[in-house]
Amino acid sequence: MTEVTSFSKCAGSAVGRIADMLQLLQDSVPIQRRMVRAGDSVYQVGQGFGSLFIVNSGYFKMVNLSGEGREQVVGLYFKGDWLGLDGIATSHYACDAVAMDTGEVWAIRYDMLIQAAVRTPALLTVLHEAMSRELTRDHDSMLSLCTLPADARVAGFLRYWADALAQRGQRTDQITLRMTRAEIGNYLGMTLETVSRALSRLARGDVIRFTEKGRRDIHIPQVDALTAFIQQTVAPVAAAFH
Amino acid sequence: MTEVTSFSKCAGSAVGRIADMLQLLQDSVPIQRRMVRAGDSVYQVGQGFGSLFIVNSGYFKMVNLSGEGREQVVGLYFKGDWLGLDGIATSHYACDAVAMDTGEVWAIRYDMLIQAAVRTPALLTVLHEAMSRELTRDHDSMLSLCTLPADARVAGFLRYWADALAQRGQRTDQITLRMTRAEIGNYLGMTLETVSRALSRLARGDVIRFTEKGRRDIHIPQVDALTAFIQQTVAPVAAAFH
DNA sequence: CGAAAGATTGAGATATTTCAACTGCGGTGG
DNA sequence: CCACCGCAGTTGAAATATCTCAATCTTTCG
Repeated sequence: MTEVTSFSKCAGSAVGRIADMLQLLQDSVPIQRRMVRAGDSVYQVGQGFGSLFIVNSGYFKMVNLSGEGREQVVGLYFKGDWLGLDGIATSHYACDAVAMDTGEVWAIRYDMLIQAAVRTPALLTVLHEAMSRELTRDHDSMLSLCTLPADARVAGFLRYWADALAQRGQRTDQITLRMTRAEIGNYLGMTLETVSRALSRLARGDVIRFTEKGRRDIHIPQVDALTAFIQQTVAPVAAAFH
Repeated sequence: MTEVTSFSKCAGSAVGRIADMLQLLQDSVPIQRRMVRAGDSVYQVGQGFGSLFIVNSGYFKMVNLSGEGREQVVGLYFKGDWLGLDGIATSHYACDAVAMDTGEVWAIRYDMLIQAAVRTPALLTVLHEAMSRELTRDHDSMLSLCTLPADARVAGFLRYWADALAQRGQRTDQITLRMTRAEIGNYLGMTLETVSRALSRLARGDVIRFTEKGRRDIHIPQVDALTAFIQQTVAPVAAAFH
């Protein structure tokens, strides 16, 4: 019953994992497809919880609102990611989920998913793995926020985006950010000016390059250079001696 | 099957929720109790995932380690909280879970939990709610980290701790922090000196008071004062006019 | 008691924010 | 068609919150 569909030869890869999951969902639970355009919200804070949403295409952000108007981008979501998990605990969504581009989400009623899981236990596996992965991702975000200087956080952000694309089988040397500097800054806990300066410094150091198309398209010669840059900013200078 | 045990009259409260959950687990899955002392780890990063752990007593922190040695406290856990959820996705724990005091955790094999859930669907509910609550909690942490100045973050931390105790039916006017200034600072993304100064300022403003017992015991006349303090630091001064 | 660890406080250093000016781009309408 | 406006982005310089370094004090514990 957890058998892999015949044509997905690469069940071990992330591409395969995501494809298999989408297939599994299609085969075993009722799905309502929904198109969204940039700026549309999939759900909003306070709204009664009923469904989970799986990203089929497009780019989404999750925004946490404080009572007094502070707002914070707390996550970015790509194909295969789940939205709405924050609503399970209280029966009300705790955030806004907003499309950053045209895309499609699959709405799945939570109660039907649980029902279906009795017959198809693999559904539980994919759900739990999605939640667990998001927890880990959040923890990594906190690690970056608290331990890295601004430039390194921006580098980490680019690496994260590139990795997300790579896991989905897309090219990673040329990425198009779907966010303004202000949104990136909010996500990374810094101002838009600091994001701009950090990107300029990364470009000056030839870790990234701006394409002629616009400042939102970024060429990344090698993703490893981003990783190296991050380590470099943290490493004690004495590390060279041994 | 989701029936409430007879003596827990307060199923709606958090106290009742936690007591009911612990009872449910005891009744429906094999549990291995394990005592821990301050500094013991419940599990460590990289270790093969097999069990989830429910805090029965004590105080725990979750620590995320980066490859290069940066480390970050990413969560605090009290009675009724679940540990190990980060291990589900990859079959390896992604963090260290460390006891900050003597306490007891209940180890539950994940595979047995899933098996038992077929007969006792309420198990799924409590598991999913625990994961969802932690996601929401993480998002709130990010909101604080990114949008609040240091003093307000410390105030938010104290409020969080007081709330956690209140939800568990303990007194909240007098709390004993189980963490050093360095640990608090790490958790809040600031240095230990900044934590110390923030606490001093809160005490000077009479939002909190230090007890004679030591600087780890903090008297909180009214938790609302902490909330007010936070709002105050964020509010635009012009908010008074209307 | 003495040593080690934890906590407080001050003063100077620094990363980031704030404020401000300027550029480029895309759309809209005269 | 081009002028104009608003939005996104870049860059500079001053302001500031927090960090770093250092001295001092307190508590804990063997």
